[in-house]
Amino acid sequence: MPEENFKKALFAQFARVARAMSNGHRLELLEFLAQSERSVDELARLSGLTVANTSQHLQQLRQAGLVSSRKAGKRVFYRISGDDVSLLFNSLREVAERHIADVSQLIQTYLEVKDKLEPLPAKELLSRVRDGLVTVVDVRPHEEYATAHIPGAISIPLAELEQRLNELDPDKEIVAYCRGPHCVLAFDAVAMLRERGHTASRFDGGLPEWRLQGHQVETGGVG
Amino acid sequence: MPEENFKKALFAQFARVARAMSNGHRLELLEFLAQSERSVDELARLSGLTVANTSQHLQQLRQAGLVSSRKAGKRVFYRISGDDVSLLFNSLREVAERHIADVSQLIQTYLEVKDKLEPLPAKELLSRVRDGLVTVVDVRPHEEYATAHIPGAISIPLAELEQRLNELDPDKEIVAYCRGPHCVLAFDAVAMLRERGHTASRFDGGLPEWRLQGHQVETGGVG
DNA sequence: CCAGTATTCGATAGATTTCTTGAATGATAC
DNA sequence: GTATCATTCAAGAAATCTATCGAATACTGG
Repeated sequence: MPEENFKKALFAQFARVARAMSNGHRLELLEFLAQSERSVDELARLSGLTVANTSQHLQQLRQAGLVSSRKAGKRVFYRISGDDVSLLFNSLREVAERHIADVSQLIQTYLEVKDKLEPLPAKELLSRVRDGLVTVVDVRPHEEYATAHIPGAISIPLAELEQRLNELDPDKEIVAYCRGPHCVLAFDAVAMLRERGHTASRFDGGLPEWRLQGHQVETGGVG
Repeated sequence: MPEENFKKALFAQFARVARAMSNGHRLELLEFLAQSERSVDELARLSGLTVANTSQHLQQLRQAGLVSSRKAGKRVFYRISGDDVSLLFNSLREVAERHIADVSQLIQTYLEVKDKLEPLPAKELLSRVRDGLVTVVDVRPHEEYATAHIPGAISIPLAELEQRLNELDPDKEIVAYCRGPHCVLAFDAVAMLRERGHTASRFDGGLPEWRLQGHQVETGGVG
């Protein structure tokens, strides 16, 4: 029965990919990589893991075909190996959200409570940007903004937001975004902006989602 | 830093779902369940696992929210817990295919060589069925056909195909399908039909894919 | 070539999975 | 009530995974 063996072998390979995603740290690394290419030490800093540990996890991701790497000078840069990986990640996120009680509860507790605000779909955001009706604020750290951001967005990391409120037009609607649907930075930003009397809402997604929908991204600068 | 904890907790939950899919046997069970609801002993027979072992795997799938169960008489029937699970499975399959060399090679060796034939997309199949141009053959076992099949398809399991060739109109195109994109039954069927002079092709997917695209299914009978 | 830095490798201990076996639970049929 | 069948639970051995450490490798700049 070569058919049986073929099927088993195939599914074992699929399982390898799933196994690579079966660890919270690796998923976190994957989310960072979905934002942009990064070196091992950056990733280690971002995730709070040791460098050696980060390296090992990255290698597992690479063996599963989820990320690829490139050597430049003394660093190795990792990146997500395709849009289909982002799609897989989102698919996983969606299933988890819908079917696991713990997840919905976590989200309820930490996010939706803060977020009376309905999130904004990408299309809507795009049209408001085109009409010049909104100020788009990227609340991620400056480095992440520099590698890629939504066109026209300005960079104000959450930590700086309070001091830089004067830069924002109080009569214009503000839309904040960060890394993805569950990134808390944007939630906090919106909460604070509303307290200060601004009209603020949250873009329901991050750069990976923006890109997946076929929209352009902008790079460089500390706009 | 409640944000950090929230994120870790969330990703740990996502990881749980991935972990449930990180075993070949569980993926196989999941594929069977994507076809239709089944009892534990059926699944054990289909997968070749012991009943106890099957039960354990099913429980892991249930804890991850991928399947649900229902008790009827002395049996427990399991089913996939939503279309999003099929989507996740397909997403996983796609990433594995695209990025892992071993997988492409496996597929190349066992499937594509047999399949000079281009597979048929669902839309195309549907229109040919409407025009009455094709005979659609379901080559899965009778029981699987009985629980759900593509409307208008007739049931001829691969094992019976050779003896029942006379039932097929030699002037009509034949389209064979089985469980999904990598199910070998349909490949073998098409290969045999072509040898015998029929015009045959393969539908590129199984019932789960058919359903995901919003098409109707038919149940019962041994058409 | 050498010092310094970034990354990977190898080995280890401790935790988790997988599979098997045998017994326990729950529902049906006589 | 008892026998029977489907499923689940429980416990143990073998295999695998995770995190950590120190050492090895590869590159840059001087």
